[in-house]
Amino acid sequence: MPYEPTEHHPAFEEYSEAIFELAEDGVPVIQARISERLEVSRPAVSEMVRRMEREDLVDVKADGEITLTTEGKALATTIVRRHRLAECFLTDLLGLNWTDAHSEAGRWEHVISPTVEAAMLKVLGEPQTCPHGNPIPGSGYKEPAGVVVLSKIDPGNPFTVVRIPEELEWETGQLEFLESTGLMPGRSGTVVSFAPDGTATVNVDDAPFGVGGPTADRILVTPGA
Amino acid sequence: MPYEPTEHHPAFEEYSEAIFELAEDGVPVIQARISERLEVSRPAVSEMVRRMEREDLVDVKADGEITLTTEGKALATTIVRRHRLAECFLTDLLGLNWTDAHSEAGRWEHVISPTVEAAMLKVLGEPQTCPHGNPIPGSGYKEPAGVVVLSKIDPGNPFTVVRIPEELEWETGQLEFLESTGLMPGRSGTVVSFAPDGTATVNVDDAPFGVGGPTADRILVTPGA
DNA sequence: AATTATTGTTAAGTGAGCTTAACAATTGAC
DNA sequence: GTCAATTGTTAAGCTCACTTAACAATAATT
Repeated sequence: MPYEPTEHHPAFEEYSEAIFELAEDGVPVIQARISERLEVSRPAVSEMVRRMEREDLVDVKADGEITLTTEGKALATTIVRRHRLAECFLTDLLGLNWTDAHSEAGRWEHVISPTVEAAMLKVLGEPQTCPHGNPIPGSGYKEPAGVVVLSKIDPGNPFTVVRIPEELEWETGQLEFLESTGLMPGRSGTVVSFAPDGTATVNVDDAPFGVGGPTADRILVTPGA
Repeated sequence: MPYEPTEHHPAFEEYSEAIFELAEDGVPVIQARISERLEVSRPAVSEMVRRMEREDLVDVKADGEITLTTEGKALATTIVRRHRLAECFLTDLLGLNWTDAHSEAGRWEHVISPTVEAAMLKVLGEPQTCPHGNPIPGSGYKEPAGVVVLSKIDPGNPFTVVRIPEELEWETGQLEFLESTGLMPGRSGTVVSFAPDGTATVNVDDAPFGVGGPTADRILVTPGA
């Protein structure tokens, strides 16, 4: 088969996606963060940002903050949408676990066409979030009221998981851990206690386990079961 | 997401696949044919063949004939299998037409993992051929007895389509044409006549239409309805 | 046999995206 | 206020896969 590249360079897709997700996670969008998330050198990012600026995909503010242009945002949301849609597809229809689905979707996002995207949406019944609770751009998802990070729940109180931010999906072993403990969107649990270093002890499915401080600071939940 | 390349360079995958399919179609496997099928220059093929030889994916005979080594064949059948499986998936489960499925699968073949492959196989009920009738390597497909090319059917006689070889999928507009006329695996028709230049007139679904000589020389059928 | 077509190769060069090394500018900690 | 860390950039260089131009060798045609 002839090699059919996507409309945009795959690298542009990857960088746009990273920029979008960093912003979504509340991380300051500067070159150093992109370098870390994509695991490429800072000079590589420097060059790519310059190229993306030239191609009108991003703007760079005086303080170094990087923002997506309208065109860049369009590209980013397309890739993010395909990624999250693929995750739904892979878990719900093909029965993959979170970890496999996540890494698989990282490749699928670059080969899914509008036609397939539409077909997937239909087959899946128009999902509004990925399996980890992150919104599918364009789905009309509205975040429920009262969302807070897990570490803000008072000991003894119940919570319901809303969302595992993209940033965490990134950490090796994190998705396996969360899936194995049942700390997944829609599931409920109780906060047992907090250690001085911020580590939380929570109870899900009658099984207590510890959740590291930084992780508890990122997982989004609503109070109540 | 970090860019995760497949085990082998995508180019090696593409070349191995091309070599496999040329052989499958009975086309002599020489550099010039690969160059045509992949639409790349002959020097590019020359270089890639040298590299693949160095990596023990192919052997080049004295007369220039290129054959896949055990390792090369393993890679090729993997890609071909994923391609054809993806085609099944895209047509049967996502409702794509032949043309879209074919071009889509040309990209999917490079991103499908063993896990997804297994899941697809299961969901699809272990198909043995792609929608165009080409065998899925490893599926245990056995070609039915008495297969001949369409042009060997005597005028007035019925036939049943078995297979549209990969070579034809390649020609622009061919898949659209075949799908629109219903000349698809499993469907039956009758040969009406042959023109002096080899063009066949066939009748499928009570609609007669012409099929070019070279095409009729490649479509595989069994005699009878 | 002479001409033409087909095929493979060499050489030189391109672009994308990456690397390391080195350096300047900024920011933060104490 | 100084020292250290963080950040961005420049420069040089790499690999992969491709291109065109030019040429030699083989195969087909007339």
